[in-house]
Amino acid sequence: MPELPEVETIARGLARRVTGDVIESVWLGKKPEPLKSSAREIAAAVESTRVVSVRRIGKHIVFELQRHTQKPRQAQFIVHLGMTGRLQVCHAQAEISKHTHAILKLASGRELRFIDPRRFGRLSVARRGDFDTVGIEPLEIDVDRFIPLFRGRKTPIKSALLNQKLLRGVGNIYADESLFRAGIRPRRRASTIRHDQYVKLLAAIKEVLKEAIALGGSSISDYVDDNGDEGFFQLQHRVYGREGEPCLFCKTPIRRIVIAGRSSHYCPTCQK
DNA sequence: ACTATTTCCTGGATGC
DNA sequence: TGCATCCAGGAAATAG
Repeated sequence: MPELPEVETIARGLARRVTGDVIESVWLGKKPEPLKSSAREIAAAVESTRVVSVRRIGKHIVFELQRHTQKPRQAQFIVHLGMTGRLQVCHAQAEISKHTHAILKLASGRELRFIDPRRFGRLSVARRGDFDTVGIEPLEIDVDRFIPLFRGRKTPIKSALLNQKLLRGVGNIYADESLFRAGIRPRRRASTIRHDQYVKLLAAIKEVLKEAIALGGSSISDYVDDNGDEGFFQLQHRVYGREGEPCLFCKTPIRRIVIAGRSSHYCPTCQK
């Protein structure tokens, strides 16, 4: 399930492989779900453009495109991988795998393909290159802006961390891992968390995200990067997916509860 | 203005 | 072996 570190890893890999290439044409599947913009709009925005760069914004992968007409025109192709989405760069002759919803033909003879069995992923374009999303990048925020995002909320801190309108990019795994490192239970109401605990929490979030990026993300179920390589951060998980296993610090069995329909893992001894 | 719950979607795991 | 059921979860939609 791609969260910030996985999306960052994928975006970097894609940048390395497709920057400078030209998108000649687009094929879009019949299933409409993965298209946030209309098929016509997507085709019009991306066909005959050069990929200038690829970057991550929250959990989105953003392709910066430039059209070379008399006047250079900016546009963006935006991909959200959802749960099971993948972007594959391969030769045009490579077999088309099941659940392929979009194919971008590149001038280099390769193709950029979007594959997503569960169809939770989304494709869209910003024709003026002005894609933006609410929420602040967790790796860029400072503590003075971080705390007011959460302080006034009665919702469990875990739910608040998953709210992309506040911080963008943190998902279920990294929320659990950050809360464990900060010693805060996922059900704690955001409004009851002390200032010093928020300082710890922000430090934990940044630490976890940076470590995960360095290891290429976490491979759970079917996550692989654009090269088909798995990440290694799952080996560093201290609570996520460890229900019943002993806490690495105090040996108390890790507990799993459901918050807002999401499984949440924590140590009942180390987290208050 | 918030918060909580439901919905979408399929493959893999589990149970009988 | 086969069939039904459950579960994973990001984000939008809906309800309160």
